[in-house]
Amino acid sequence: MSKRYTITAALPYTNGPIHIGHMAGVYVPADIYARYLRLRGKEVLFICGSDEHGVAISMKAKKEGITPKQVIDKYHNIIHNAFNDFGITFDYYGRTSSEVHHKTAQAFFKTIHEQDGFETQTTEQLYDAKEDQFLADRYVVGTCPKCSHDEAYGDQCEACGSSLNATDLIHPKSALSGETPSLKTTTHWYLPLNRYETFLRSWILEGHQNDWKPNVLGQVKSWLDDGLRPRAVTRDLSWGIPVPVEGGENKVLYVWFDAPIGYISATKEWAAKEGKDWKSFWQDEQTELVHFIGKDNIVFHCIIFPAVLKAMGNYVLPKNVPANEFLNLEGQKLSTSKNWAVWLHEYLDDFPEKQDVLRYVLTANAPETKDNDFTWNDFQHRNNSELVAIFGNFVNRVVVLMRKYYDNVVPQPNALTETDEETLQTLKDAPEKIAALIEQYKFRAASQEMMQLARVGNKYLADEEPWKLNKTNPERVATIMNVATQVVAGLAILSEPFLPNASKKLRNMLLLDTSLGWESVVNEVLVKPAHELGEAQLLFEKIEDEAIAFQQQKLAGTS
RNA sequence: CGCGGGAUAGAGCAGUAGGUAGCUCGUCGGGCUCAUAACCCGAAGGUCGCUGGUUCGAGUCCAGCUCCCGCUACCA
Repeated sequence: MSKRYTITAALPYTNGPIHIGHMAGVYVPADIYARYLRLRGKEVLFICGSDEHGVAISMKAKKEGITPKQVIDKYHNIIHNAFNDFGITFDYYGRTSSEVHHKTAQAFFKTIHEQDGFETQTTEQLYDAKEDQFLADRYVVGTCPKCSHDEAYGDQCEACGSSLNATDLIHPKSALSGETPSLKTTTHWYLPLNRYETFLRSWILEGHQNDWKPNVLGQVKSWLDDGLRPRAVTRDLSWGIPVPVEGGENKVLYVWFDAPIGYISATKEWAAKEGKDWKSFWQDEQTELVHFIGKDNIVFHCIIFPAVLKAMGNYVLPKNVPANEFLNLEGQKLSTSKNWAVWLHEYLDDFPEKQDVLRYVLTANAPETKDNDFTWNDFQHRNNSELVAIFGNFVNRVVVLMRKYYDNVVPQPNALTETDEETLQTLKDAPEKIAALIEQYKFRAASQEMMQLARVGNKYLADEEPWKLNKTNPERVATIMNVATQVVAGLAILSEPFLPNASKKLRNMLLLDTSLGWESVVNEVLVKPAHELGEAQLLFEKIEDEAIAFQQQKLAGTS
């Protein structure tokens, strides 16, 4: 394994709160990975932050009659608090409006500029004189030249499906003001991605053909086969990071140029605070960089940002970019504008202390290979039939029997039967199995492997029936309960990445030594004879139909 | 139009180098009673998106097609 890990989770865009789709695709898997690595004693830096530039934010500000700064402050706080309350363990959560980030992004731009890493192009673009703004393709509406549909967008006609250039539209109108836009020339800096084709092809398609996910490789291949073209990295806008070179007046960096650099800026801010060296996390070959993103972000993290890092020269490239697909909600696409979503901050209000449940459901049903569907019924079932009935119940059975038979003092085991040996072996095999899956970013399977251990525990109890033997064979019962307690202790440790709150509760219940980590499950007797257990409590509770019906009605009311 | 991912029991997913389909949940039947009516065992349930082809044999390879999602639109 590597010396240290830099883990990034896609920067949330601060024009709205975070919903379960974001959590399932990016933040929950990234947090599982980070927690797992920490549990194994690795040096981990888990970075995220708010992405606060771009047209959408200035548009939203204009629409609501407030400043862009007010927009980003509002959502930055909502998002950041929700992540904290949910238990996502970022080491640092930055924001791209910070001074450090502005300077870092500008330094990137200048460095590449000075080594002639950009090209400039002057083009004519549609300009809205009333709003004093150049118009992105999507903000131009007009008549389609192919099918005469009169509400075609500047980039595509949704009636006939043809892709268009904004300048092709007949009778174009600005979606902002309704005015007829004029053509105006403007000059921009372009990152010549075509210069990086060979490098990207060999690095990704050859170097990572066996360890990157098919959806990521496929997307990258598609881009490369199509041929990369220079891509503008500046925009004519006022909200953003000023272009720091001559001719850059009234222009800002393209938000996708600066956003990924935000990972680095955040690292710098964290390092300054902690007295660490940020460079070791970005420029040391011994560092493994992993980007957690959603599928819409593949091109930025696999093509553009690596090209930027390559241009800078001394940065490490990502070891992997485990992009997930999307999560639907009750059969429909999540939509911020239609309010068709489960918002993280609202979930936390409606289901206090139930972070683990959502984490578990989103992991067990994660959209790892294709889009998946989240339904409230499934949420209830996963909680009631898996977390409560299998995991929580197994733990409860053991602690209740331990109290009843041994007054919470772990008994000395006697001779082990074959079944006992097998059960203990299953426990010792579990860390390696789960680890292998996590390291392949198969979190769904990993979480099920963890649950499997609880199933084995339940079966062990059912087969051995200590409640029957207690009167006739107390020596045997001592052994059974000792073994069962080891399994519970193993679960306390192995569940930590998936169910951190339950794991913590369990460790307290068992009064487990805090030094016990992932490897201890393999190498040590987790709970020694004569060890006294702490106070028992339930790990999970059932979710009643009313709570589910309430959520379903909440959604129905918005559609 | 083109490209990428996906399409396997009611639901969610596995199916490695081709050899008469597996797992979890749900359903039905049985067992147990320590446990949050939870747990354990068994059974039913699939023309593996469609149509052709290669092969002794294809979910697994090839061709064509259909549907869903996405693709330098600032929605992971």
